[in-house]
Amino acid sequence: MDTQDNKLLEEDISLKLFVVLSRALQSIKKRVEEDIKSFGLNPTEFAVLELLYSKGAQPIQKIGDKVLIASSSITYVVDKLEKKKFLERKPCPKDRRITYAVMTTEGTELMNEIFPKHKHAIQEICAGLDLNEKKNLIQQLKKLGYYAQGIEL
Amino acid sequence: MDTQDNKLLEEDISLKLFVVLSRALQSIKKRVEEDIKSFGLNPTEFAVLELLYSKGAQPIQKIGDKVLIASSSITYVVDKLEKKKFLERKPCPKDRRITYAVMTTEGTELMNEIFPKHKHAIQEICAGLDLNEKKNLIQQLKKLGYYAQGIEL
DNA sequence: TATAATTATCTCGAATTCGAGATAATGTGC
DNA sequence: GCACATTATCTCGAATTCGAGATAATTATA
Repeated sequence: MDTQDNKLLEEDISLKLFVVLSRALQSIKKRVEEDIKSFGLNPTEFAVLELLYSKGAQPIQKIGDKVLIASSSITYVVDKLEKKKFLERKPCPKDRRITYAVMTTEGTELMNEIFPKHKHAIQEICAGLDLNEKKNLIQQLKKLGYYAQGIEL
Repeated sequence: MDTQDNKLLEEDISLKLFVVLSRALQSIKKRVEEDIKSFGLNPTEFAVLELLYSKGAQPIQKIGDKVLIASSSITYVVDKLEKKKFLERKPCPKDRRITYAVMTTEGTELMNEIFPKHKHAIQEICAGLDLNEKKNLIQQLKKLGYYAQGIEL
């Protein structure tokens, strides 16, 4: 049956897509994480600093929403960054359940130094595609990702 | 300076690509892992079983190469799968350093049952793109991934 | 207002992964 | 055949993440 065969074939292609996607990201991540590690941070710590750097102070809970980690993990990461003096906890005066994570001067100085390097490293890692190919890839990945999340475009 | 500006722009696009790629895979993985968890396995366990299922018995060390995990982690995963009776360790008679991981009948039966379901689940998760879009995406991701790994095409 | 539901953060223990190093077997160069 | 490097597996402890549940504050409801 032709329709059957096509369905089976398409399942194989989808599986392949999943595998290739996983491996491509793994290769990139490996190099990005080496880069981040050279700054003395792990990927989650970097992601939290990046968020505060670009969006300003955030309630701890919001950090988890954006960086996509569990609340218990945020506590752990924020603890570590606080010990390293890159951020501070500041209670919200209006809502005493809320604690803000606020970058310190040291944190901002660190990001001023490493964020451009980080962007440049990613640029070099992704240089296998030209600008238009990247733009197209972004479009297709968004379509794929939104659909997987259950959001139709 | 125009060249400068373009470089900065392209760095932003590359960063965006990295973010979109990470998020797309995260959305897909989340659903794939739910699927796998419903079979009572975690992603690494499933990957090991999938390897043995498609490629037959493997020296434990080879498993780590293919599934891309550290040797100490393989020991851990193989221990767990052995306890669950999905595979056995068999010493190699020719080289006494080597231990093979061999699927048991239970393991094969499990994979006979769940692997088609798994493929079908991925097919549904990836249905945001049509067949040609998937094929193109695979090509582009391979190019990106190989380059990131330092392999020119 | 008292009660219940929700929200934000944290604590705790378990699962998973890693890296460094131990152990044992094999291969290599002299 | 012996010393040395290499290879395969495992042990151990540390790092990271999660989920369940505790605590406390706020909001909604009767």
